[in-house]
Amino acid sequence: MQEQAELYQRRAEILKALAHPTRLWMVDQLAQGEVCVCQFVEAVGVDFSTISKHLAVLKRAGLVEDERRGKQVFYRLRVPCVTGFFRCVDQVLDHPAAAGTCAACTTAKEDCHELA
Amino acid sequence: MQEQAELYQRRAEILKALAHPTRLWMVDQLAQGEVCVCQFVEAVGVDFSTISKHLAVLKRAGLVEDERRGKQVFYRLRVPCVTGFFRCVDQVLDHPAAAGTCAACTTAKEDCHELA
DNA sequence: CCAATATTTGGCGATTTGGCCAAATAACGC
DNA sequence: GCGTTATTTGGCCAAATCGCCAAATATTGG
Repeated sequence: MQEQAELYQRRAEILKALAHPTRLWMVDQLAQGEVCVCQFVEAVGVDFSTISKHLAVLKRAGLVEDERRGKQVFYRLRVPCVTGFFRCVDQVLDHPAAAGTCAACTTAKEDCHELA
Repeated sequence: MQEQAELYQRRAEILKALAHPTRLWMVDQLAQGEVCVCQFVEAVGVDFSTISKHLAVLKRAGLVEDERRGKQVFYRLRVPCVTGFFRCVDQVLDHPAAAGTCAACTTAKEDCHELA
């Protein structure tokens, strides 16, 4: 894993940016088109400075880009595919806790061996 | 957003579980089939107790399930679609920092209005 | 039962995150 | 320039996260 550590580090950085209820909700809103910061502020029950910081996190991760137009700043998604995350995440939520034994698997008799 | 807060909370929980380099790497390994804890331990340069806790996080999020066979415990993905996350995440990484103005957008002249 | 292997759990310090407040910055209209 | 609106930034504190160590638990084989 060591030689790929940086890659997974950067990937994790992106997921970390998404891993917050408010930010996730904002990304969902942005999936339908750009949104002004002030619109977010009105819809969410947190301080506007908090919203701004959340958007900064998304921007820093490369998920969104911003553009100032007049007094307002608009944000939009940089990569549309993030929308697809919801589908899979919800699948995890819906998936029943399937217990059960792997049919093709036998009990290990030897000691642990390395991962390829 | 308030009425959907719980949904986004649970979704974020799942993404948070993925949002760590080591855990992300482990999920990637699990995409190719079940893996024993001891195999992870040998491949990653952290304490085995740390590995165990990372796996517990993934399990708690519903992403993986475990099964003990003899002395060893094997983990496997519960939902295959998480593999698709990598494709999109990497797209975010590769996407150039496209600056530029939204063509169809004009400067706002009114004050901020609410989000639908 | 005892020793060895495999894994989980509890606890501890160090770092990061999240949210609020206050202050700074930006753009606009008068 | 001044006041207003919109947004970002810095500081602060509470809470969560990460990784190590030590100890507990589980399983197997003498």
